[in-house]
Amino acid sequence: MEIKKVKRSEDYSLWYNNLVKNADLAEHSAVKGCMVIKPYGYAIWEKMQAELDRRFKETGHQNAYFPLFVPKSLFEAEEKNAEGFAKECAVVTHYRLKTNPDDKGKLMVDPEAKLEEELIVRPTSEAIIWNTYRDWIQSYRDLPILINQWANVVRWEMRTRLFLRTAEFLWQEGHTAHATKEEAIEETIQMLNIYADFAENILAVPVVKGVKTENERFAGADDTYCIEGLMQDGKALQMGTSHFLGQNFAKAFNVKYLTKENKQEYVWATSWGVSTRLMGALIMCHSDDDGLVLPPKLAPIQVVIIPIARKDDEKALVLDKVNELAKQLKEKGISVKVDSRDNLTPGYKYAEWELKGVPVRMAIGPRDLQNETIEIARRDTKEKQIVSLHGVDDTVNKLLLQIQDNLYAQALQYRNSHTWEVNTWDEFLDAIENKTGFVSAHWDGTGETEEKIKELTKATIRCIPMANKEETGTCILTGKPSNKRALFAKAY
RNA sequence: CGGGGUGUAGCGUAGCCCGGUAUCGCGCCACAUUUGGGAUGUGGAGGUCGUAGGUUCGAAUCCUGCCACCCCGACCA
Repeated sequence: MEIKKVKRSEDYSLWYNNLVKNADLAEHSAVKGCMVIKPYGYAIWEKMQAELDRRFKETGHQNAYFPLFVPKSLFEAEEKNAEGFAKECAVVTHYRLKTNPDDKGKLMVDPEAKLEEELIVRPTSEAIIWNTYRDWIQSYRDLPILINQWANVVRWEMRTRLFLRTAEFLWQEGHTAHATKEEAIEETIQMLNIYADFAENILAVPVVKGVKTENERFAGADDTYCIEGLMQDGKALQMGTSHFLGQNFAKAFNVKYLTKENKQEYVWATSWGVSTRLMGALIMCHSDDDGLVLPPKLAPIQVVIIPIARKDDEKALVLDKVNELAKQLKEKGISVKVDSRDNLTPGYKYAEWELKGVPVRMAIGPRDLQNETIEIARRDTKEKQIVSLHGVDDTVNKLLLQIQDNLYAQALQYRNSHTWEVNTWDEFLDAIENKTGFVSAHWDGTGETEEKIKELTKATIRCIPMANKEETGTCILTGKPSNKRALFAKAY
């Protein structure tokens, strides 16, 4: 594999695209804006799914599946939601093709087969799900409903990028129904916390939890909470959202329940989701000029072992040892790959596994057999050490944990050193334009000011961090009073 | 969707201006020698030149439509 190496410092987007392709994560398909997720990339997504799914189930959620298509009349029921997504919907209008009489061998849409009602390919599933929930909910005893679905959705984006923004993407969407506002808000926050925990402990990406401004809020929500990560190039990435939907969908779809007091009340709702965009976060947070760097908890292959030998008799001995070692590691629950391809040199293999982000590489040759040692290299720091073969499984286990922690620590360190608290417009401009990263600043709370700042600097309010305390200040742009700082950044 | 650019073997490319059936490197296959940081030699396979039309005796090359991708905007998870 001859790789045209582009450094992050030279062209970050090109570096990103090359990495996605070269590390075998995904590629463009014949369909505009849609990607093929390749087995190695999909394996990482599956690990993410497993971690999230476990957390969802631990908090009482169940998986279900709702249709890909939403009849237009249902889609438009919740006005704000419909309006928000209208511009990026794929629409099915016909259900049949036929042979083109003017051009045999070609197909055409059969004009006779026009659907009476258009079907919208879901950009999100609130509509179809709330239409269904109406039939599922009669009494307070039917609540809460705690459902998640793993699905694909389509948003007809003008400009796409592998994993970060594709016309079709994979995600999970949770949709819950509750008897009270308090319970729904509690659910919204709970899921936000689950996302944050997942991001930090599994992806090793530190995130800021916060609330979106009205401008950035999910269409149809009363409040949108989010986790925001900071990428290596100083741009922010929204990594997950959790919405408190109030009674908007319940009212739009007439979903009521009978209280203990025998009163009809509208149901309270939440929805929350993360997508394959997290793959982009993973890449842009940890990887380097040599390729992907995977946190051990998500690496499909945690350890690769490379046997080194010249002669046939040496090969046999080394391979025996390698297989024994692999077995030993697997017993500890470590996923191991033995790279015994004999047409490639060790150097080539090192480079290839580095490109693919395998956290730990072990090399063993005749010299090690004699000394009862093995070479261990870690992907994150590139450090190599020769260690004893005795107890090497424990050594590796510890190393994997260390790498996981180190990746988080590095990312946190980067974020902390790229988060700027500013109090004047000039400081703000300097931070956004030159220093890059998160900028914490006072803002007068109006959509107009937010919009103006976006026009002037391309920076948006990523969120109002939940950790921010009330403090008196003045808006960096208008000078009007403000009681809380917002977090600004240029974003993906 | 607007502006700019690109599309030639799995990948990266030359050829296009000035029309004559495609160049080179990597990879791939076979054999041999190799293997502790991207091996070497010899032989070989692989191409509807993005796609559909047009001009021409003849098109990768000229013209038109379409498709996809990249960069910059607007939109967005």
